Amino acid sequence: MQKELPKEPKRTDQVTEGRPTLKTIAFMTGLGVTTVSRALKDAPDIGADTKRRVRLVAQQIGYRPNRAGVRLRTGKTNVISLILDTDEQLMGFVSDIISGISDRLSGSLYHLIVTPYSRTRDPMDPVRYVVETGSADGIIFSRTEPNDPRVRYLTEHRFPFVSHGRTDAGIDHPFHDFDNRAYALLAVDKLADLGRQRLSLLAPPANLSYHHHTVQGFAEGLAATGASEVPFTDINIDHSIDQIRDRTRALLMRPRRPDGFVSSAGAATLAIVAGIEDAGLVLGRDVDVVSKQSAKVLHLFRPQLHVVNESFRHAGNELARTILACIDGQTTDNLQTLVVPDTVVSPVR
Amino acid sequence: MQKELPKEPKRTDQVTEGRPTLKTIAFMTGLGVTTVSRALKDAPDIGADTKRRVRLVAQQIGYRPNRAGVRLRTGKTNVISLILDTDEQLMGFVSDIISGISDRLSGSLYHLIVTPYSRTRDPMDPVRYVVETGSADGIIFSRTEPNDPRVRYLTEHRFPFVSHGRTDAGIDHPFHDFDNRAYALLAVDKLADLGRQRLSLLAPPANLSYHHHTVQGFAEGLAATGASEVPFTDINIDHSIDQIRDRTRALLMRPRRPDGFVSSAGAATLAIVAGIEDAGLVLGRDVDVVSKQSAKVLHLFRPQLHVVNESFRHAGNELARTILACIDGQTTDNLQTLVVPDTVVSPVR
DNA sequence: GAAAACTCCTGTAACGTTGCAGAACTTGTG
DNA sequence: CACAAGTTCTGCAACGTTACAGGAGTTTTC
Repeated sequence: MQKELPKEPKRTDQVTEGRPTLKTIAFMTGLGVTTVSRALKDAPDIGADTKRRVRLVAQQIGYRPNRAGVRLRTGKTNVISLILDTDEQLMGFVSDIISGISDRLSGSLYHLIVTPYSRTRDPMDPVRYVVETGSADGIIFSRTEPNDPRVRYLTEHRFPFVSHGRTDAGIDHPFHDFDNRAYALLAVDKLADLGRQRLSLLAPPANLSYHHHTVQGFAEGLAATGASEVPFTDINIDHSIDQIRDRTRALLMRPRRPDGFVSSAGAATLAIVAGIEDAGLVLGRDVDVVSKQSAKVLHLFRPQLHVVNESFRHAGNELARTILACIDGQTTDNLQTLVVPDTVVSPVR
Repeated sequence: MQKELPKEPKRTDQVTEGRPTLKTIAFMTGLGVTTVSRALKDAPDIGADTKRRVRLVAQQIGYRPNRAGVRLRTGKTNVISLILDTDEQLMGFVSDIISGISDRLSGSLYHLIVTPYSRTRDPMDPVRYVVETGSADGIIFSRTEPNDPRVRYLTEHRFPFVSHGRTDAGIDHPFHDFDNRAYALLAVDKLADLGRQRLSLLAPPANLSYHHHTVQGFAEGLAATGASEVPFTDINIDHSIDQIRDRTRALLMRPRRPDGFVSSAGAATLAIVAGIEDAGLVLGRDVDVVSKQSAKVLHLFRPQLHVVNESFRHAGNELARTILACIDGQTTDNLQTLVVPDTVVSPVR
């Protein structure tokens, strides 16, 4: 029986064409592939001269590690997944947060991948998908709930993540948040300063954490100033502009109408103001409105508006910084940040 | 000399734990890995029964192909790169386009990855990066120029792409666009109907394709209606709100002031209106404005505004559909789509 | 002068997938 | 019955990377 000799392997010494790999550098320097790999990651057992040579060649030929190779071998994806509610209708939010994240990620080796979900489906779906398929090294998500199942799931699976918004279920985890309690407090104070006594709050949807913070700050403000609340219930900033507008008008036609509004979103404020004017009232005379905004446009809309600015670009920046630190294994650093607003921008008189 | 026998390979029969791979299915079905692979892609040389068995098992254990494995082997990334200008300040644009793309991509195996660039740097950078590193199967980009270097580069490299916007350099390529010539024409017609005779155009930046379309439509409108132009130069919708506002006011203080504006962006319109009011004029009485908008909010801002709606969500949808068809190798299908506006939404009297 | 320690480098195998060349077996053909 | 043709399945190798377990040479130590 003839010993079957391994057939001559096709000499694929196309080491010089196509995209450069470690093999290319190994060939050019006369070193082994392993040596090149280790030289490029500055391993301690590689000589200084060798490292210099390798790095020089690598730079000259524009070597870039093949992500698929690294990912297959190590499991590291160099990807951050931003989990987005694509029903999102409010202007600016997504744009800004993505810009903010991109800013921070550019220069790093990380890519940003957008993992969408529909509010009508299970918010856990995209999270499970990313974890199960290992398609990212870290996750960023918004619309955080007080007892958010995503936080529990990701914590249990020890998967790096940052939530945009805090939770309230005894789990310590990285987050970035805007202090909506402070916002509502500021807003009520401002309205009280203006002599407003009967205030309504257009809050975020009740399931989200920042709904509760906002409501709490609002209540504290009322207690501190002696103003009273005219409940504005069954409606929130996720409702359509038309719905908010109609509900606002209806509220203002009632006997004890509010004379001040606190609004948690810029787009919703457009609707509130429309409702006010529908009711035949005048903004700044009959009613005052304090609103949060992310895009600085409300002063153009009605100069009488009082606004507090919330920068989603900054939020994106912080979220990205945090997730990178988190992936990096840092636990002591400031993985929990809170932006506390301190200024209401009022019309110039 | 003792023949060095290959040391007993560690029996890594952890075929049953961790994420399932082809090997897992092969083990469970008793088939070879290759057979399983081919069965799952419905290759013709696999028996029908085998295919059924393999698919059943695959589904039961929730097999999902390892993207890194596929990518390393085939070069296929299953990724679409959306190249984004992160200086973008106009509200809604990015959000909507991403939602539109996501809609179309969900259900497919494609991921959406956001590749940012800064307007101040070379727009070719991200394009070259994606092509050179093969980090996506297709590219979507905006802010298309008449002789766009990205179109040339990608065409030369035969890399699948769709531009949001047309070009004018004799290269036939996939695109999706909004007919801004038709928009400007409609807008001028509307203003002429309202009796406006001296019109100004706030156009897109001069380097972009749709600047030229807009200007052309505007000119055609003037010719058709006999209205005249009051040039509004050295300013475009990319300028800041404050700049546009100031320039609008200045324009309106001049002897032959315009009595009608055509605006190519919703955010810019806020500024134009502010400028009009700064000049002591009244919208709808002294001046009329027709504006494009993507978010339906301008009617709340000033009910007197005339608007034409442009859906970026729809654009995202079309762009995604087109890039998928393009990657799929389709050349005859409608890879070039144009949305032609036909309605100006005017205030109810 | 030999062993030990240190420095610097390298080959092998494996991650999960698929193209390829062919094997094993059945069926058809003369 | 031999041989061709068809059907169905399979090993092997490779994509680019890195962990691991050495190996070769030099220097230190006693």
